[in-house]
Amino acid sequence: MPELPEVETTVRGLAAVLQDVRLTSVIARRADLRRAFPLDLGQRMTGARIISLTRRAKYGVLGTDRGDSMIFHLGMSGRWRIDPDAIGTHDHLVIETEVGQRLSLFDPRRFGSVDLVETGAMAGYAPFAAMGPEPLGDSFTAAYLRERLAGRASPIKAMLLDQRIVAGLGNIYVCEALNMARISPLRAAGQIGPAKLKPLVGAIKSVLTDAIAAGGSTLRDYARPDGELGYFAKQWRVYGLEGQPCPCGGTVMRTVQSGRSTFWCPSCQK
DNA sequence: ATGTCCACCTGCTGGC
DNA sequence: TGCCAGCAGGTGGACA
Repeated sequence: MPELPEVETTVRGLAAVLQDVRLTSVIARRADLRRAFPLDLGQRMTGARIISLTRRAKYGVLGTDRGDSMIFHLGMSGRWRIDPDAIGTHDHLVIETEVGQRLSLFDPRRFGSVDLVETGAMAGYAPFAAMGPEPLGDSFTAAYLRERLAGRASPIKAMLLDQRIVAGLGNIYVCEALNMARISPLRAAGQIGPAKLKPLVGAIKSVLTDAIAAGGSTLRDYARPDGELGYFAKQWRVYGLEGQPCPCGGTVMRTVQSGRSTFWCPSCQK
């Protein structure tokens, strides 16, 4: 899934098809993903015109001319397919537009979600309520991080994955940013000084910006909304590269932290 | 409050 | 060839 850059590129891809376009049919093909689909999703979205497509953290938001917003999350394996050849088992939500295009939310593992909220009440949408700042926003700074991490004993890796601290980072880009900033993922978050936090914030912004520019990293079951595969040769420094050389010349190792793989280089990350 | 673990679900890969 | 354990981008609830 889609971490922030993949959701950003997905939303941009969807905008090319849905901006100012009216939906003629919205059908859920099962009752739920991670959560139940809203019972009135089809009724409220059918006939609506999409007037905005935006992203918050790893969520995509489709605003309609009826004052509703459909908010989707791609979980671990979700993606949108545009004009798929056929609708199959894992196409859980199917949308048809006034210009005759068809989109499907395809998600084999079904960790994704689709919710419907009134656009004016979006700040109260539970997943957004306690969420931290956007990592690419102006309010995400070294000073902010310093304040939020003060006194925290958890490893920096875990803190950066906590969406309440900063919203949108996932396992891949946290590993990449920590390597770029030469910080050990095991370090207690509260013990990292300003001299290290500044490059860390810079590395996070740089890693995300580069990934968005490249169109999102290609993963096994991720594709751009138009279905085109392999459009970006991944250029990871450490993620998934256990035993391979780190850019510093050291060797990348894999460690498990809170049940998830961390890829890092003990030679340069202190 | 903080920190850790686990469940949710399907598909793929590598080792035997 | 076949089976099975292990692993995968996330989130949130249940614990101590």
